Amino acid sequence: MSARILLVEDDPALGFVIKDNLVHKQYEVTLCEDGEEAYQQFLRQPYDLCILDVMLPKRDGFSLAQSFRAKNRDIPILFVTAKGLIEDKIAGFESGGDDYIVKPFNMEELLYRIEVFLRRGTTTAREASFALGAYQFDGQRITLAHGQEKKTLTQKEAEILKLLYHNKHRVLKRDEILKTIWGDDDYFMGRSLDVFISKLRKYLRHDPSVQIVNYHGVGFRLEIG
Amino acid sequence: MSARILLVEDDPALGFVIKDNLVHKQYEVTLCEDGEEAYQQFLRQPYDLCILDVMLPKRDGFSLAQSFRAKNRDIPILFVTAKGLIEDKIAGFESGGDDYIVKPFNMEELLYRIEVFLRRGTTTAREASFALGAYQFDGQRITLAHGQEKKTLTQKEAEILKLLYHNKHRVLKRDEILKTIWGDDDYFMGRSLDVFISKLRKYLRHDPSVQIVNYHGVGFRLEIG
DNA sequence: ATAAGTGTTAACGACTTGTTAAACTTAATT
DNA sequence: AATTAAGTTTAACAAGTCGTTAACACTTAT
Repeated sequence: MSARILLVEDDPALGFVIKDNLVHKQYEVTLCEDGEEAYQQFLRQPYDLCILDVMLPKRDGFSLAQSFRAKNRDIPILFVTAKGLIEDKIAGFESGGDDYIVKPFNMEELLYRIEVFLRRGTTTAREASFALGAYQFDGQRITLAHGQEKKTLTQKEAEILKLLYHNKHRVLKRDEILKTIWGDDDYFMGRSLDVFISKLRKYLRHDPSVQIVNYHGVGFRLEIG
Repeated sequence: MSARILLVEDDPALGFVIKDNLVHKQYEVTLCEDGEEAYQQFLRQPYDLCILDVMLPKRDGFSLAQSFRAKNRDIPILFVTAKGLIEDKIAGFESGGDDYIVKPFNMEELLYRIEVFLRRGTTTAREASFALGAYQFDGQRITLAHGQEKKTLTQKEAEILKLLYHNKHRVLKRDEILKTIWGDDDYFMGRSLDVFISKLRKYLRHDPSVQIVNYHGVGFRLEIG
């Protein structure tokens, strides 16, 4: 399956060239010329990779990236920047998965980076989906679907559900969950966790074969079937 | 400090992909393609985690794991297994700290498990699973199963049962048990212990070959067969 | 026979968890 | 800049669970 790429570049000539090259490589490319348009696009359908020019009309690349991250923490972002821009700033911004490339770059280099990115990417975002009884969890859209009904989860709800799913064969201790999702463990985080468990149970109510079971004084376990 | 991982996978393509992903996550990875080579590696330097394909040339994953365990009781082992292999066999083998993942798995799932594994660290006591006559105790789920019936134990019941099991070759003195489980020893804790012993006996009633025997004035011993 | 040790059950109370709603934070929109 | 909206944390109260204690019966040792 070919990867979907969201390309945001305000210089029409450059944008066209990049898109042309990517399409030639069998990628599905959506080209946007300003930040606003890009954000709307991003919401419309899931992408596997975003290529953002840093200098953009309406919304700059960083602000845009921040919004993307809020919706999908794992989306890989490749910044394109003019030589002048201090690399420090970019380096400071990149959060793990990101990378940047300095203009003028040659197309081969860009294509190489994309490949590296996506090889990693196919194994993360797109395939982070799984079936949960009658439900289908989509890790890219972070949605939980049951028949026609589709609920978009929040980032934290999704993280907790994923954690439970990936440890469905055992009891996850409360402090393990807290350390993993919150990074720390105190009374209120524990209560917060209970609130999220309550919410997830509500979402999963339609299929009784899926249960988040509490082990008193220990933690929780997701039981399917 | 980054964790050292010993990866044993005979399929070169899969091995490469896994290694690539792990390296990208800053882990130090050694990839071996057969059991013999893996064992040599294991002796050469200490590892924080082992990922073993179950089906391997020269030495299978279980045999290998056994050797690893002989050298290092606490090394966490993650088994990778084809879908066909009966999960029972693996579940039976896994001793507390271990885990398994079924092929084909997605990389995110693997990475999740590794993270949780390493975070848990070596400090957490290994919560073993073991057979008790006709019963099977599962330390990951805190359950005691007898045929189809499965009873979920409380934390304290499980702790006491584990303690008895691990000392089944000798009589555990009352004050040993109290010091270990309650951290202290007074009259009421002693009575509480008696209540728990009573409960455990009730749970173990279905197999007369399993007995918690009292040694008057001394303590208890779990006798099997 | 008497005292101490153990077996068992049930009730109480402390603590954990479930749930809803309000308060607070942060980002998006006007 | 101000308002709205979304998401998360805190608060409050209800419900549930488990360990301790008490009570009484029975066993063992002296």
